[in-house]
Amino acid sequence: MITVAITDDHFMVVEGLKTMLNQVDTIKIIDAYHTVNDTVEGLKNNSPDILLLDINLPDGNGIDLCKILKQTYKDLKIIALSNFEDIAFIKQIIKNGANGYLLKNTNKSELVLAIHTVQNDELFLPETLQRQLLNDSLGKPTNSSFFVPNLTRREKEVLSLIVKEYTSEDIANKLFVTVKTVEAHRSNLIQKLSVKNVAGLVRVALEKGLV
Amino acid sequence: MITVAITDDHFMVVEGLKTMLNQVDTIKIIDAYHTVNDTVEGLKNNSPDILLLDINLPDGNGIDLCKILKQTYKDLKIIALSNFEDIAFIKQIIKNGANGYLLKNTNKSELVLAIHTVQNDELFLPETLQRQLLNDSLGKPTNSSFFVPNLTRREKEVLSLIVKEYTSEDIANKLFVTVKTVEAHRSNLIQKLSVKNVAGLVRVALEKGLV
DNA sequence: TAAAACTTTAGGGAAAACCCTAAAGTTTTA
DNA sequence: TAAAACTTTAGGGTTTTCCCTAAAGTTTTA
Repeated sequence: MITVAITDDHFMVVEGLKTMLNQVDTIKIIDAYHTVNDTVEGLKNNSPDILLLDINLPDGNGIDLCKILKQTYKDLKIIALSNFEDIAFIKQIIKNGANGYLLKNTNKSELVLAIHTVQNDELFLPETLQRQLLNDSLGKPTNSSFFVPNLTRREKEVLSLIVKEYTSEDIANKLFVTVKTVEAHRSNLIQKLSVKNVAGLVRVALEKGLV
Repeated sequence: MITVAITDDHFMVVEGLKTMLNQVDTIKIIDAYHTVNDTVEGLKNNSPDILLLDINLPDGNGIDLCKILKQTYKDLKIIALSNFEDIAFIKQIIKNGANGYLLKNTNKSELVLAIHTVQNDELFLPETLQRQLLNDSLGKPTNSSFFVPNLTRREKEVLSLIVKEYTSEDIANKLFVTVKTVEAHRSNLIQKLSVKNVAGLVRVALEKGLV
């Protein structure tokens, strides 16, 4: 019997997961959490084999949480849940210790397969993503962006302010640095995220849940 | 017995809804669709009493679909499903004929209540949104934006290109108009959406699913 | 500890965005 | 059909973004 916990802020997604997994004899859902905090607290009392972890949470992001949880619970298997099909994004979360990655429009059989796979200490990725990762490692262009969310603390800070419609001057005042510094961060962000302008920065930031 | 169909591109959400509703004797789910097209085709063969309609669909948006469906199926009750708690957004979809509006993090009892309410030809809105609408009509500021998605066809077109990182010049070339025209649309968009710059435009466009 | 990555600053210039007022023709709606 | 809303264009100006090169100090990582 594999025990599973879920972290997702959407009631319906949790229900959907519960339904699919309750039909499987070998899997038992022992808890569900809705926030980063919930999860951290909940895991102090429960020890699921596997955690299905949503990336976008109201009080933080699953990527960082994944890293933290893995430090505390070495044996816990984590399967990331997300809407986004981005190879570099996946690389990041795998690097942070995740044992698998599932798109939210997955179906029951894939979900069950993913759980059994990671339980066997193997990495699980959906077919489409495997192909994309393969293409990527072969240097072939993929339909997903080349975005690597390796943003520095400061860059994330600036990005989140850009999304909030702050101008470079506003940001400079807020962070007590010069406008030139902010512009440097802006340029670096544009480079790193492979976009052309502020519109791209905002779009990517929101799409990838970086802010 | 109330018959219900669901339109949502996320498998899990559909599963979650099915689970919750299957536990209710008076409600029967007769079909589920994943796209605008699916829904239009599916409704030719099925006549549910109620359609639970996601706003953000891969091949279009539920707001326009709602209007179209209501023209063809006068008696069909539509409950909009969305993640966004925006009063003006809700006004728009109600104006387009929706009989109710549910946030995706709803629970079973509210979901069932919503279905029974609209079946009785009454409008259903969650408590929190009712309060916001009341405040709004009293002229009080609410925590949601004042955004009214009354964008013209052309403005939507321009906005979607802005989100795609097109500059005003790019857009002008694409639409065969002058840069000045595009800038006029830009200014109007900034006014209408109550934002300060392109970052705000992109953020709002993505948050409200306008593009 | 040494290398690598990050943060900060700068000058100068080109491009783009933004704001204002104004107006005429087109389409939609009441 | 008349009013309202939409689309188009313009001049002229300010602000902001974006790009380039360059460098020094700080922090993190191997």
